[in-house]
Amino acid sequence: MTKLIPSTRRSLPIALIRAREGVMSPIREMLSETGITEQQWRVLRVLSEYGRMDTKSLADRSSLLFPSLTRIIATMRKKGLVTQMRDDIDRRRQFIEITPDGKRIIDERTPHAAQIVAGFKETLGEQNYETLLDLLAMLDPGAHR
Amino acid sequence: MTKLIPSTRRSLPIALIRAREGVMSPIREMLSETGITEQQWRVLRVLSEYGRMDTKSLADRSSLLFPSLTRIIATMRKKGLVTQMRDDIDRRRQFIEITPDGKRIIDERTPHAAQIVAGFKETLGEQNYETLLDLLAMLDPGAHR
DNA sequence: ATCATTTCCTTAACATGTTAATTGTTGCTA
DNA sequence: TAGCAACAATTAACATGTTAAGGAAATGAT
Repeated sequence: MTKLIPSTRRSLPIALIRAREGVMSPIREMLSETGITEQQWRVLRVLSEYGRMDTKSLADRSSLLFPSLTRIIATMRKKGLVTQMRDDIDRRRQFIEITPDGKRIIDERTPHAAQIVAGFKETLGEQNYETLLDLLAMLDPGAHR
Repeated sequence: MTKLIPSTRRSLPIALIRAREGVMSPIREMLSETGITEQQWRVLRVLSEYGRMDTKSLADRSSLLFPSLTRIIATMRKKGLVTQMRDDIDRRRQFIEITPDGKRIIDERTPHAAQIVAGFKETLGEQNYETLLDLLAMLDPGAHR
């Protein structure tokens, strides 16, 4: 018997898009007050958590492609949220660092963000929430890094 | 005690992005042979499954925003994948229908797509796969429609 | 019938996603 | 050391995501 593609009502890619939309909607709403985008928020989060780092690590940890990151960094530099400096030894490389202004956005909005996340945890239940993260990790080819 | 935002390593939004990337990567690779995008594939899937429909239903079912859909439909019309016609009664509305050329793409690639999906089902296990879809649906505010 | 409102769709403007081509550096090696 | 492969980052080109504004047609109230 031929194996049919699942109905769009039960499609994994579409389910992932919709879940992401459901999760990001309140976060985007929160971020609109700060004037930064969801991707810029991710960059700030990573830099805040790990400190100064090279672009490659930043791209990996914030799940952004290089061309996107190039533009985002340029925007964020203009806004004074990050600084950029070349590596003196290997001048192809550069390092990105969060500024006090950038850190301030993270610090001010983290409580609200945490509250939103807590809401989803409550919606799903603690156990389901952890299960979901585990299952999602299984779909990420780079999860075991 | 202050509730801290989770590490970016255990962030739900980032996990959703990465899982989506993991799932879409082989699908995009498959689609590159057809010259259509992932979103255009979704539109064709929906039209193929449900037949001719108005733009609003199409947007809902393919999880696309109206401005995106407007552009995508224009592109797909130029490619001869869909046709567009106004509603004679309510002339604000229009209906979109898949063409034989569009249908051919779906028919030719569905076996490959099904194979990719089956791979993920196998990776997760049938039970986990269903659990994942259920959990993702819980994060979709429009899931109970 | 008229006007404000609502609905459907399109445009506009900006940011990001995606792939491919390009530039500038470093390293290797013949 | 000249030349080439490999690497880091950028740029280009096109498509989509997202929010806001605009235009055309239908609806409802007066």
